[in-house]
Amino acid sequence: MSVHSQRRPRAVPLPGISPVATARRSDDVAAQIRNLIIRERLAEGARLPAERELAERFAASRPTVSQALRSLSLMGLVEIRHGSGAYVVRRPEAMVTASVNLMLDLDRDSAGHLMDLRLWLEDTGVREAAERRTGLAAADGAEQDAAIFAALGRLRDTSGTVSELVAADTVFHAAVVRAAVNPYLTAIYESVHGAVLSCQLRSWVDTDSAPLWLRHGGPEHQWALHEPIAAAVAAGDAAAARAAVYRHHEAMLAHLAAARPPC
Amino acid sequence: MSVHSQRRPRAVPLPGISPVATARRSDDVAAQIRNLIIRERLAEGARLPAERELAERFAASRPTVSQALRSLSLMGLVEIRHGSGAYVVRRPEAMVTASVNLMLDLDRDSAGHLMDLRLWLEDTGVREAAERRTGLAAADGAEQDAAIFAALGRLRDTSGTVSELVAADTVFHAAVVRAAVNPYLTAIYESVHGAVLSCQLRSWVDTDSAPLWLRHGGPEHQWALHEPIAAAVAAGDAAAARAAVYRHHEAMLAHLAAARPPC
DNA sequence: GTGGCAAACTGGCATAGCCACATTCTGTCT
DNA sequence: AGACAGAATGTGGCTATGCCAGTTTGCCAC
Repeated sequence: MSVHSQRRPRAVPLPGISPVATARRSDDVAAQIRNLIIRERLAEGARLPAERELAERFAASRPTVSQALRSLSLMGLVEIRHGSGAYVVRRPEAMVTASVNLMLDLDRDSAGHLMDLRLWLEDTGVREAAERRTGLAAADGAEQDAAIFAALGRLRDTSGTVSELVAADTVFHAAVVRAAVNPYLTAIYESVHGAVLSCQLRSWVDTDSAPLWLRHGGPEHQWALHEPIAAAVAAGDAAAARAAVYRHHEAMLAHLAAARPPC
Repeated sequence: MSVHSQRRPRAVPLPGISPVATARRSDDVAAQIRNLIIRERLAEGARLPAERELAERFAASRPTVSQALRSLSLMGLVEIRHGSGAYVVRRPEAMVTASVNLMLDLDRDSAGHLMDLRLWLEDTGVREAAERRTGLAAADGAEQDAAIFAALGRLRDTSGTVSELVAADTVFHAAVVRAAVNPYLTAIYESVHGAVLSCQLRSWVDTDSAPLWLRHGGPEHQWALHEPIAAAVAAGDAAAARAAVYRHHEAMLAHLAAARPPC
C-alpha cells in the first residue's frame, strides 16, 4: 500500500478556541448516550435499546447510532454483544490499557520506561497507603489490610502453573496499590502492570514453560520478597514499605536479566 | 428513553480462554492499518489512501473501513479531516486524556483524588529528575534544565490574562516532569493535569474573570513558589525538590479554599 | 422435565446514492 | 503577468435498504 505525501500542515490550535460545533452526528449521539448513562446512573449490565430504536429516537440513521455505540465501546462505557444488544459497563481503564499498549508499540525500546513507571506507581501507592495508617483510625485500613494479606497467603500457597503464580502476584500488588484508596492511581497502575505483562508475554513463546525465573527460589523466596511490603504498609511505615518495594523490584530485575535480555 | 433490564449475567471469563476470533471485520481492518502505521514508521502528517481505495484493497465495504479509521482516530493514531482525508498523527496520550475525563465523569466527587494523583506524579517526576542528575554527566540534563528555566522565566514575565498565566504554569510543571525523561510519566501527568484544569474550568464561569486566587501575591509570589522546584531539580537535590513541590501544592490548595469550595 | 428446533429479535456488513467540505484548477478581470 | 472568483474534482459524513450471522426465546415432541 502506498501512502500519499502531506498536503498542508495543520494549523496550530489557538488557546481558548474550539470548533464551533462537533459537526459529526455520530459524536453528538455518542455524547448524548454517554451523558445519559452518567446522569441516569445506569447500572452495570443494563441493556440499551436496540440500534433501530435508538436511531428512531435520535432521528438518525442506524449506521450513525452504530458508530456512536462503537465509540462508547472503545471508551469502555458499553459492551456490544452481537445478536444481543449493547450493555452498560464501567471499564474506563480499558482505554488506558489500550493507550499504554499503543505507546508501547509506537516506540519499541520503551519497555524499560514502562517498568520504571510501574515501580514508581507502586512506590507512590505503598507510601500513601502507609501514611494513611498514621493519620487515620486503625479500623479504616482493616479492609485493605485484609485484602493484602489474603493475596499474600494465596501467593504463598500457590505452587501450580506459572500463570497462576503471575495471577497471584498481580492480585497482591494490585491490593497493595489499592490500599492508597485512589481510584485513578489504581486504574493506572493496573493498566501499566497489564501492559508490562503483555510485553513480557510477547517474548515468552509459552506461558507455562519459558519463564523459569519466576519460580526461582520457590515459595519461600516469594514470601521473603512480598511479606515485608505487606507488613510495612500495615504498620504504617512508609519508608520501610518503599524500601521493600524497591528490593522486590531489584530482585525481579536480577532474575529477568539472568534469564534473558529485558523484554 | 427507557432502558431494558439485564437479561442474563455475563459468564465469568475462564483463565486462559478467550474468544475464538474477533469476528469483526472493522476491528481487523483497524488492526491492519495500525500495524501498517507502526511497522512502516509512517511519518506524522502522512496521508492515508482514501476510504474508497482502502475498501477496495481490503476487500471490504466503505463503511467498514470508515469505522476502522474512526477507531484509530479515537486512539490518537490518525486524524480524519472532512473532505481531505485521514492523516497519521502520534497522539497516544489523547486516549489517556479521554479516559481520565471519563473516570472523572463516572464518579463526580473524585476531584480531590485527581489532584492528589497529580501531586504524586509531579513528586515522582521531580524526584527522578533530580536523581538523574547525580548519576549522570552534567551535560545530559542541560536540555531539560534549559526548558525548565525558560518556562520559569516566562512564568515570571507573564502578567497578562489569567489564561496566559495558567498556560505558563502548565508549561513549567510539564517541563519539570519531562525532566524525568519517561514518556509514559509525561503523558499521564499531562493528561491528569489537563483533567484537573477542565474540572476547575467547569466552576469558573469565565476564564479571565473568576479565578482571582491565581494572581494572589502577584508575580513575585509565583516566582517564590516555582523557583525552588527548578533550582532543586537542577541541583540534583531530590528531597528539596519534593519539598518544594509539596509547598507549592499546599499554597495552591490554600488559595483554592479561600476563593471557593474545591472544584 | 429435558432436549432440540424454529421463529423473532439484534448487531455486522454490503451496496448505492446524496450532501458537505476541502482542494485544485481554470478562466477572467485588473 | 498577477490576483481573484468560480467551477470541477476528490474526499469523508450520512442516509436508506437489504441481507446475513449470532443470540435469545419459547414452543413442541419425546
